[in-house]
Amino acid sequence: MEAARLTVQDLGYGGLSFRELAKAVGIKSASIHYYFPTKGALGEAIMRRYVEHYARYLEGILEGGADRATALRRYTDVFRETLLNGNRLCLAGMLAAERNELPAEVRAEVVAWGEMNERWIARVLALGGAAGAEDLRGRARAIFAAVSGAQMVAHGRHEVAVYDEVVATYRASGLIP
Amino acid sequence: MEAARLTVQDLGYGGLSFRELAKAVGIKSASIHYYFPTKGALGEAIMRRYVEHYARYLEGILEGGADRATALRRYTDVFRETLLNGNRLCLAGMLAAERNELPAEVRAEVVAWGEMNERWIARVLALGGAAGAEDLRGRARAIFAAVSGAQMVAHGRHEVAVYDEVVATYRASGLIP
DNA sequence: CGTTACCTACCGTGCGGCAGGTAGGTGCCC
DNA sequence: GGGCACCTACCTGCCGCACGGTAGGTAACG
Repeated sequence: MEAARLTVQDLGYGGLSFRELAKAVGIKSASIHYYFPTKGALGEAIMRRYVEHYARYLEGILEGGADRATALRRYTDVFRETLLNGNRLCLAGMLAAERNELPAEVRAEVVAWGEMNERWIARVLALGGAAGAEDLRGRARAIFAAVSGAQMVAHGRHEVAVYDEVVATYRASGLIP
Repeated sequence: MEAARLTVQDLGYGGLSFRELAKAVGIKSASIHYYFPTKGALGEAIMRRYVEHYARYLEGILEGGADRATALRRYTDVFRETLLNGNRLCLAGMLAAERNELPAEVRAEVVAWGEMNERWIARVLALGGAAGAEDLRGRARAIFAAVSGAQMVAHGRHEVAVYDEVVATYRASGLIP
């Protein structure tokens, strides 16, 4: 699962093959079909695992009692780390681009990723205190989209510095508190 | 070229094949190799054409005497139209995601797209008047990344409304003037 | 006669997926 | 406790297909 995830983040869903994955983990491709009958099932499992992993990780940040600014800093650092790790894109970001050639079950998980992120960011924004009845969910969605875009642009240039610069500008402009 | 561009925006560089493209335009795949010896050469040509087309289009907006807000509105509308046209992604956005499996010549064109966009946005921001010595280029890059991200997130969900909402939030937060 | 713009026919590679085999373990009945 | 059924976790070997790319041919045109 770990090898498959890294491959998809590197080469996309289309770049993931049973044969190459089998080679990477030292078995034969037919053995992977034993656990995941189709590529769609494999993709769904990879994506679900990813969403659950980060749901736990983000939950941990809040349980650790981080304040709003700190939590959001840790959030943007997650995307930064992914870039540092072999110029990889967020798994869901990669799959979002490939959406039109994805099996339906994988698409659904991509949407679930976005919703999980938005829910979490909205909760973090609410930590800000007496800001009143703003549209937290809409703001959360905008932050999610902006950070995803920053990662993609930096990925396209293969320069983490671009990501850092763009995210800093988001903060300076007030988009990210 | 037009058919190839639409295919890449729909299915990505990996989803573009000589055979399918030939079928779409009513010739044989070997005839495409006559004009573009390799897939990399074809990809480069598609991308270059795309950058030049939009460079002219954006130039036209400024020559038409649009003010800052209007020009940026037209800019975000371009990305919106692409989504409306078969839930397609900006050509360069799609290729940016696939970067790690792209031939070098295509990568270079993706970078050129980003730079062209940033230059244009920076010029538009300068129209704002007496804002002083802000870092226009950095701000332009952030706007470019944010709009690209909005398009990708909306693409992943197949809902233009998501794009509209996110871009509106960018404006409300002050990221986009 | 040379060039242009195509064509047919093929090559090797890699893909997702399937059929069927097998070594080793587990559990249960006589 | 010996035999047998069954399961798990792999395997070999193949299928049909699509891919990028090449060799060489041809009809029309200047």
